[in-house]
Amino acid sequence: MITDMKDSKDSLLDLENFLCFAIYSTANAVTRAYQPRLAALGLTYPQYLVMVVLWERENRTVKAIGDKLSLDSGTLTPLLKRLETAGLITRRRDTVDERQVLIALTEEGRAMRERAEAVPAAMGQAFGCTLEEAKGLRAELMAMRDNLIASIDEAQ
Amino acid sequence: MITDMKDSKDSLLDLENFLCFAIYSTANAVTRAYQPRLAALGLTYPQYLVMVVLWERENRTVKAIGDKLSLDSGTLTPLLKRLETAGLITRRRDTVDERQVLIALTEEGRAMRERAEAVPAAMGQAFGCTLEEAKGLRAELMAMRDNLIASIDEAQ
DNA sequence: TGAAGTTAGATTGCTTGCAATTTAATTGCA
DNA sequence: TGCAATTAAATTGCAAGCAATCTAACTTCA
Repeated sequence: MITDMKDSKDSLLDLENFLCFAIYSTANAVTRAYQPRLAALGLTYPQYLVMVVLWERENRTVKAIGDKLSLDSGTLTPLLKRLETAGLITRRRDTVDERQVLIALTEEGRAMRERAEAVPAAMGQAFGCTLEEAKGLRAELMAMRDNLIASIDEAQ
Repeated sequence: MITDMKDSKDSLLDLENFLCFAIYSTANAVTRAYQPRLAALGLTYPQYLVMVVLWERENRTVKAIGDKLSLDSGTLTPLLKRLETAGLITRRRDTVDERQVLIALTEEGRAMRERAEAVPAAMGQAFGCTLEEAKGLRAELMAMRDNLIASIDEAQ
């Protein structure tokens, strides 16, 4: 059958076969899709994730936020400064261990939580999958993420 | 049972439940994991994707590359200029339709393909899943990506 | 104790990614 | 034909991401 010819295109360098591209491109699409709703709160997507982490538990160090989100200080420091400028968080040196900087929410930052709860609810259907599918996919991706990070760490 | 308590943490704003975060964070991990092998070729991850598209078919317009990768000229123009500076591609105005810019491979760019074939092979096991799982996940993600893009387009 | 090693965060420099705008070329249609 | 709408790239400005490096503070342990 002619349709079997497709398999001959099964090259190692075929974008159509790239799991990495599917992840990359879906991530870009996620950011673009969230943008309008987050812009209404004055947040970017990564800023939103930082706020979610802080709504879970306040008074975290930069390091603790970075561990949660797999981001380093090179990314977080300027992002946190922008959230501070926006009046959503405060940054202060830990008096006990002065290497650390503690991030806390302002009243305004705390108050934003309620409005933010509407975001995942509203985005849910944009993904176009059931809650069960989402859960399964989430678990598979997180396992893969951990594998990738482990492979980076192995290589020192 | 105590373990059932976990369900009470099933908040809408719990990072652990975020499919979007799993996608975001896995994409970051993918880029970091590919980095050492691509650096050996002198490429970044997005540059590698552009090269893959060109190895499939040469002489594409910037628009065609952007359609394949879901990237716009704001991202691609400077990236392509860097690939040109690196001696891997050429950029020339289409004489028939002078709005378009045609991207072709140089001999050097064409020659890189062979070395690049080793990359997906080497990365395969870093993902830590079978080829079957990868295929399934890829398909699910691409479907989700298309849904997200459609939801963006719907909103104009 | 005190020197070496480690850790937290900030900084620098570079490359995405994208919204918004601009320029130039082409198309469509009155 | 000829003017309005559309299209392709480029440009501008900003916010990530991250490698590499730096500084200051803490730990370790000889």
